[in-house]
Amino acid sequence: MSKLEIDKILNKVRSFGGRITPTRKNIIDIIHSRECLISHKELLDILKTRGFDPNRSTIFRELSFLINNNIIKKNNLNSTEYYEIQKSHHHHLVCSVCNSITKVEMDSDLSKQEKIISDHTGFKITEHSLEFYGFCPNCKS
Amino acid sequence: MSKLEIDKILNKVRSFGGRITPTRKNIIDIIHSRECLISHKELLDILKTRGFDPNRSTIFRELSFLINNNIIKKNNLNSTEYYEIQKSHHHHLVCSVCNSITKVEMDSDLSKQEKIISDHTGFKITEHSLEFYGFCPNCKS
DNA sequence: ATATTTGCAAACGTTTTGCATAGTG
DNA sequence: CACTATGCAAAACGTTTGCAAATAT
Repeated sequence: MSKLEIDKILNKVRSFGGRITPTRKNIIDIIHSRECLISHKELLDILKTRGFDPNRSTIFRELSFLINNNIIKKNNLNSTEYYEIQKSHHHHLVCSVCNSITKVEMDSDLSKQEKIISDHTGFKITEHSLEFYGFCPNCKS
Repeated sequence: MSKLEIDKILNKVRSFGGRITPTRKNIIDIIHSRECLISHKELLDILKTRGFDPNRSTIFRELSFLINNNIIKKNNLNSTEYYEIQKSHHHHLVCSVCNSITKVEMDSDLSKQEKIISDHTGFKITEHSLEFYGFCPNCKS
């Protein structure tokens, strides 16, 4: 089923006139399989373990391409850019010690508070970003 | 009373062995009076209107100094670093059109959900960051 | 065959660093 | 006077760009 999802993404890429190159396929696969935030550096490292060593500019261009076509989105944490597949909305647990990032899917009932804020300020809210910082299980000691 | 708060900050600076220079005093005053996120560029512009034109490295060093001494904190939005006084906890409304940032103080009852997350994942949450994106009153059209 | 993707090298903007000088307490 | 803060220039870093060659459809 994971493969089906990737095929769907690849079709989306084709529909935008994009070609399916080995590098692109692997980048999409890596970000998709992570299902959470991944940095440029981590992405490059994983690509290397798969036998690819694309130029940095290629990766930046690829990430821009995927963002512009709403396949992934960007999120900056601790002054580092991270990327993740645009799929289920979720939030993040960011460890202040080891900087590990894990996703949390909580039944965030922020919509109610978003309505209050909108009514109060006239600001039309379309989305939100919520991160929790602290100590992950490994770093609690 | 605002002046009292600034004096308190200046004393804190002194207690860390810092000297009170005109540039430092003005930077603290500007960030304090904003009470919300300000970027390096905005900070420099305001300093200029006050007759100061410090070197960029001086500003970066000053901001690092204030962060390290827990007087301000850093927050990256839309790939730009912003800084704000460490005082009342609040969240931000970020306009996707004009990039304006305003603060919201909502009675965020996230503590309850933080407890659920902690119990569930073993991650000890110490703080959180919440930003709402959308269209500000001026850009809604 | 045509349009897209890639690598390369150079350019760019932001942030950091070393060092000598100026300023604060 | 002793120590911190500053300006300056250079370096380091992440990201973007132009162009020619390679690749996908």
